[in-house]
This record gives sequence, structure tokens and C-alpha cells, in this order.
Amino acid sequence: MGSRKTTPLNNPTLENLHCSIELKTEKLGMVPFFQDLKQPELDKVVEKFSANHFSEGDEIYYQEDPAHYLRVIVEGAVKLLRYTDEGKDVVLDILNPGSYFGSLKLLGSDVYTESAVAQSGCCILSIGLKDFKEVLQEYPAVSIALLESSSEKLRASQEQVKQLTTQSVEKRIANILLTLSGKFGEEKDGGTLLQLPFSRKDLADMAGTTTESASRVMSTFQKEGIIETGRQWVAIQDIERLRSVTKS
Amino acid sequence: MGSRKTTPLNNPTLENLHCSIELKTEKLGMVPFFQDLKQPELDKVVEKFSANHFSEGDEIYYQEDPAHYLRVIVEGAVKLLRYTDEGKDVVLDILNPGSYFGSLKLLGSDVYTESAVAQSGCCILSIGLKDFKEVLQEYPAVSIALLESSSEKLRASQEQVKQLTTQSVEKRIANILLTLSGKFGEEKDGGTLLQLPFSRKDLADMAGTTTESASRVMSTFQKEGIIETGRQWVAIQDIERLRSVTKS
DNA sequence: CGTATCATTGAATTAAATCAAGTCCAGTGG
DNA sequence: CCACTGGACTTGATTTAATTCAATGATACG
Repeated sequence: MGSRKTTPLNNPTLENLHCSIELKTEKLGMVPFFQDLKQPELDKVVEKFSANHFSEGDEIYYQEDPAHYLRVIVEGAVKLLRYTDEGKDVVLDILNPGSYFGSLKLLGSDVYTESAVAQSGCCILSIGLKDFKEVLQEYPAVSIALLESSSEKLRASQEQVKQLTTQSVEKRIANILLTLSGKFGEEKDGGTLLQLPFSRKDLADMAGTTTESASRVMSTFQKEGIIETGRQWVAIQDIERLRSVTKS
Repeated sequence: MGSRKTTPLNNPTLENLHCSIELKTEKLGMVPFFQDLKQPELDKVVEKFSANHFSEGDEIYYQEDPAHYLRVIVEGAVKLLRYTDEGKDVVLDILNPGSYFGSLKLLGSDVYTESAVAQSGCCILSIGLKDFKEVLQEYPAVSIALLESSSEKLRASQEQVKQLTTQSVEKRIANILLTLSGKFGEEKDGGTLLQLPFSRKDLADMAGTTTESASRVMSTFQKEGIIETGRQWVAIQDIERLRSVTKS
């Protein structure tokens, strides 16, 4: 029981330096919908992106702001969420490097339908929608690959709907931990550490529950030896048992 | 109270005749992502589609079947749903004419992630994914318009997530009735009639609740004079009051 | 150290699910 | 045309998962 509760995060405090033009080419090539581009084509596309650094907690954009950019994460994590009128936050997703977000409304103008917050310090590339439209027109393969990514996002959202309507809070939280460990987990002395700064409230807002309920579930998991957890961090000790929680 | 409970549906029993090649061109031109095509281009695209009729309750495809087609509704309504292991059905959407569904996985192969059932008799156009890929490569404008549609679907799914996590069953049902009346409603003696065959179970599966709860909410709405309802049909009498239910 | 923020835990409450009869209607077949 | 029947719908009583309310405990950070 006397488990370590101090944070095991090494808090990299990503500097602006890391968010440089050099990184851009390297990372953009890893984005799924640019993978088909040849190097010279990619170089031309990269020029249209600009890089920005955001610190933990920074708002990247706010829901209902006019949407002008498509963004790609080079480093760090971004939380997409909707603030509701009733004051509850709904976390739609937490994105890892290589993911895109922002707007794809290339025809006419639009507003963002969700807010984006830097979950950790991060480096983000942005491209104006007009420029991006030109890219799509020039390289149809990018459009097609992007359609796939877009379908995949829809699929993930529908999975979320399914879980919300059919599964208990405990199972939803187990699923979220599994998903996040896949995206952000790092192997560490026999377990998978989530380096994300990640509070009970974040977890609750992802699972569609309350911080108290999330806390109770996490306590149970910890007592059962499935996870180790403390303030803003989680380490999964027994991933198989966590998987078995989602079933049954 | 002695309200009519007999069905006001005129049960059109859409015949196969109606699902003809003539209709195809006319209707495909109305699909959002083909709207930019000129008539000769559209004609060429139309040729690649084939038309099929489905009767109410027919399964159009089943989740996890290999996905080979993209489909467009010409007439009728299609229910997209996921059957869960626990035996609960989750209705993701009910689509109206002009909507597309099926798969957009143009690279590599894939399986359907949801099932599709004809909610009413309907006429569906299908195009093989290889053919559709060629269309996209030839007409980049279609890709771009399709990306918009795809984003819109994601937005709708995220809205569903938001509602499931923050709103009561009563509000979710009110919202569903409003959405459906927008898609399928027909003006009829001072109210909006939903011609859809649409059971309490369908409603419950859309709202993520039980038939009993859905029935209770519908009874309340009826007692309050907001709707008229019977077996498989709903007429919205006081849309303003229904809207006010979703707020507050 | 002190303090703000995050996390936990317990008790009371509640929305909705479940369990259990019923009723009502549309279509059937005599 | 009417009685019959099965599926759709309703309603009530009970149970339960999760929220809400209310303290208290722990930890990172200045």
C-alpha cells in the first residue's frame, strides 16, 4: 500500500527551440495523409505550414471562433473539448503527435465546433485553409488519405457513443486508460507510464462522469493492483487485468 | 384526451419501379459532394452507380462484413446502428435521401464498422470503392466536398457524445424528435408528422436509454400537448415547446 | 513550511434501469 | 366484417448505478 505517490514525470518543459522548422519536415512526413508524397512534394507543402509552441494549459482555439487553420501536432498532446452551457466540459479526444485537428471546412467559412487546449507543452504546425485547399487540389492522393483519417475519427467518435450508452463508468474508464496508454504510454519498470499531465477531472470529462466517480474507480483499480496512480499521472501495472475489466 | 391513435401513415410501399435509372441522375445531382459537377461529368459518374431497392427492415449490410461499397440514399430512410455484445443496439443515425453511408476506406480493405438497415422501403445507389476512388482522382472538387460532409458527420457524432454525457433522457429525446422532424417531417394540419416507421425502441436506441424510459417521456410530452403519438408514428404539435424542453 | 489545487472517501439523494403486469392496436384469417 | 392475436406500447413498483453534497487528506510549488 505504501506506494509512491510523488509524480514520476520528468517534466520535459518543451522549449520553443524544439518547435523549429527542422522538425517540421521530419514530422509532417509521418502524418498519415502526407505519407504518399515524395520528398520534393513534401518540401513544397511544408513551406506552407508555420510552427508554434504552446505551453501546458494554453488555449489553441476556442469553440465558435472563426476557423481558419488546419493543425498538426509535432510534439506534445492536445485536448479537444466542448464547454457546455451547463458548465460541464466534454472531452472529445486527446491527440498525440501526428494527429491533425482544427477545421476541414474548405468551402465557405466556418467556426470551430470544439475547443483545443494544450494538454502538455506542445509544438503545433498550422496551415491556412486556402493553402491547404490548394494542396488537396494539387495532390489528390492527399485528399484520399485524409478521407481515411476523417473516417477513422468518425469511427472513434461512434465508438465513444457506443460506450457511453452501453457501458458502466468503470468499463469506460478502463477503456480510456487503455487507449491513452496506446497513444502516450512509455514502458517503465514493468508498467506503462502515462507521461501526460492528466487529472481526475480530465478522465471524468472523457468518460462522461464526475471527478468523484472517476476517483473511486481509480482507487479501486489501484487497490486491485491494476494501476499505480497519483496526482496527474497513471501507470498501468497489469494491462491484461485492465482489458478484462472492459469485457465481462 | 380522446386523441386519435390510429396510424396516419399512408404507407407508400415504394415499388422497385421507383428505384430506377432515371431517378439516379436526378438524385445524385442533389448529393452535396456531387453538386459541383457539371451535367456531362455527372452523367459519367452516375453510370458507375447501381440502384437497389430494399424493403422495410432489410439489412443492407452488417457490421464487420467486408466493406466494398459507398452508398447514397435516393429515397427512404436508413438506420445505422451497432449491435453490441451485450445485446443492446446503439442507433448512430437515421439517414434521409441525399445522405451517403457505407465505407470510405479507399486504401486497402476494410470492414463496415456499423450495420445498416432499411428503416422504410428505400432506393439505394451503390458504387464500388475502386470506381469511387477513380471518381475522386478525376474530380478533386468531389474529394473536397466529401471532406466537408465527412467533417459534418463527425461534428454530429460529437454532438451526440455531448448530449449523452450532459443531458437528461428527456432532453435527448426532445432533441432527437427535433432532428428527425427536420429530416423527415411533413407539415400536416398544424403539426409536423414523422412518416418514418419509428418505434419506441428505435427512439430509445438513439437516445441511449430503454424503451420504457422513452415511452414515459413520450407520454409526458403527449399529456402536455407537445406531441401526438401512437404506434410507430409521432406528430409534433408544439415545436416551440419541444425546443424549450431542450434548453432550461 | 504554507497553501492552493488535486484527490479521496463517506453519506444521502436521484435519475434511470429493471422487473412485472397490463393495455392497445394493426393486421390476420376465419 | 369481426374476433383474435402478437407485437408495440404503457404504467407502476422496486432496485441500482452514479451523482451530489460534504468533508477531509495529500502533494507540488513557491
